[in-house]
Amino acid sequence: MNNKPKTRMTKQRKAILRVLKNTTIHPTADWIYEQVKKEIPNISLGTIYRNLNVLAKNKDIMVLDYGSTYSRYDGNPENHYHFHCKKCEQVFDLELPCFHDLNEKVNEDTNFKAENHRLEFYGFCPDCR
Amino acid sequence: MNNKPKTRMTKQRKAILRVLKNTTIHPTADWIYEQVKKEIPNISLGTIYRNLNVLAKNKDIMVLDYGSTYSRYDGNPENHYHFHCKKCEQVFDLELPCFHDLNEKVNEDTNFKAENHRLEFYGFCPDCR
DNA sequence: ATTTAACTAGTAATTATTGCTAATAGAAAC
DNA sequence: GTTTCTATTAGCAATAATTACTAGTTAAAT
Repeated sequence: MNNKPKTRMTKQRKAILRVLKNTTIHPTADWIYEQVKKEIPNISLGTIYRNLNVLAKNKDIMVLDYGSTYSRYDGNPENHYHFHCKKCEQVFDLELPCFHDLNEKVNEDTNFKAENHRLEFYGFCPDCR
Repeated sequence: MNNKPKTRMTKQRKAILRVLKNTTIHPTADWIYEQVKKEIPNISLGTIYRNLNVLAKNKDIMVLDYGSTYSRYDGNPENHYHFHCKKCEQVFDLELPCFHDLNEKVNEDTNFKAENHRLEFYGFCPDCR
């Protein structure tokens, strides 16, 4: 038997994915909503949320739900690190290779079995430092 | 001039801090509310939130607002890493020294000025692996 | 072309958290 | 100890992000 849900690529889902893939600002659901509305004026905010959840589950995008009352979304599903500026409050992608040895260190030094990790840096961006 | 707000150690604040210092389960505001109510039955949930925010601002505790619709709180204000079990969904403290060189690596390799970082591991705990 | 279930728009509901206000109570000064 | 001052509280209303619901729609398999 095959229980995997058949996800359809609707025009709404396609538009949401395209908007998210074409920005680096790690937008909120509401920002995405405003952008997609330019193309599909009567799209509903619920549709944005539902599709972001589906896309995240399918590993097409990444949810950044760190340290805030709302989530931000990232069109790059590969693990990478972020930098949060304490002044301008923007979130930047860091051009650093992933430290895979962090997982290994945990697995060597503890009884936990680490499969992945999330690392976020806080400080000042080049413009604000 | 001295503008720092004079924080008072009220019995509510003291109780909240004690409850949080005496657990390792990284509880939610609501869990703390239920515990403190045993001692101060008419305490209000707003008081819990306000004090958790004050205590966090004073660096007496730490807020863990990662990947969830609600925040968890940690009575240990020193930077340390957490492990999220994918099965039992508990959050554990890791007995690992802090990797200070991660900040330095960012500062050497990029134009960002990293002051601190947060690192969370995901996988399976000793009981669930 | 027909069929079917995944999906949508619109709206109501939920949930964690914050805001408001009159009353209370730490703690500093007397 | 008493007074004074203002941070804090209880109780409740308000927010804001997100999810749930439902009747109608549509992608895509047959």
